Amino acid sequence: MSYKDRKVINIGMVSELTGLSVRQIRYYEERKLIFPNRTEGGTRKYSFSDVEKLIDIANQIEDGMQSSEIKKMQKRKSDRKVRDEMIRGQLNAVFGIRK
Amino acid sequence: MSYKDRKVINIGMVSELTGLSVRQIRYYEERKLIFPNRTEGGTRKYSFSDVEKLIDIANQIEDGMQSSEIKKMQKRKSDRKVRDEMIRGQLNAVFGIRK
DNA sequence: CAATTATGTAAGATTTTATTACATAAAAAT
DNA sequence: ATTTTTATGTAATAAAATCTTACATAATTG
Repeated sequence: MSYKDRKVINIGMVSELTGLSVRQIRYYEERKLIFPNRTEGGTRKYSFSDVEKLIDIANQIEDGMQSSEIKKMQKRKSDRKVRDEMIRGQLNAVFGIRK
Repeated sequence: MSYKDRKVINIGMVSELTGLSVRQIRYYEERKLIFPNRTEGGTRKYSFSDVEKLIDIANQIEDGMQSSEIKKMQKRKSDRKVRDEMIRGQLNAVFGIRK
């Protein structure tokens, strides 16, 4: 896993990096748009990927999109990815296509 | 600047990532081996580069090296880099060598 | 042997984060 | 047109994380 995906950033810094309030960041978690890790003590930890995702979310919100819609879009995107990967995996298994 | 160089990580996480105690991490700063940023409130912020550097330091310490020695080695390394860059810059200015 | 290096630990203050609750404007649903 | 839901702010209080300073000490160096 690359640095981009390591959950090491606190919510205050995420707020600074994204321009969102910590209230908003926690709320988007409540709506299941992001999934920070937690320390033993319960402090949230985010990755740069999370930060990027939050910036996307902020833009979509700004465009008048609702969080339930954003979630659906994320699901569609992720489903697409899974399908692609399955297909690629199958092709690879059957035909030994590289990479 | 890439994610690797963004100073966003707290000392506790750095401790976890490096296996060093927070005491050690602060001490290496005192010896001018690393240079975290600070928040307004005074909390230290480190980058993944800092984490890598600390891991190197930990190895050198383990090999019985002293912090003043480590610092000298870092300086030699950085001097080398500066020299290289100056030479490359001059070559570029004179001959227009690309990249 | 005296000085320095490297680290642990403790105390107390400050900063940062967490949870819960109440408030409310705007948008969506009925 | 109401009622409900969404999205966010703010306040209170508790807990977690960090900061600085100081004292202790073993190991190393001069």
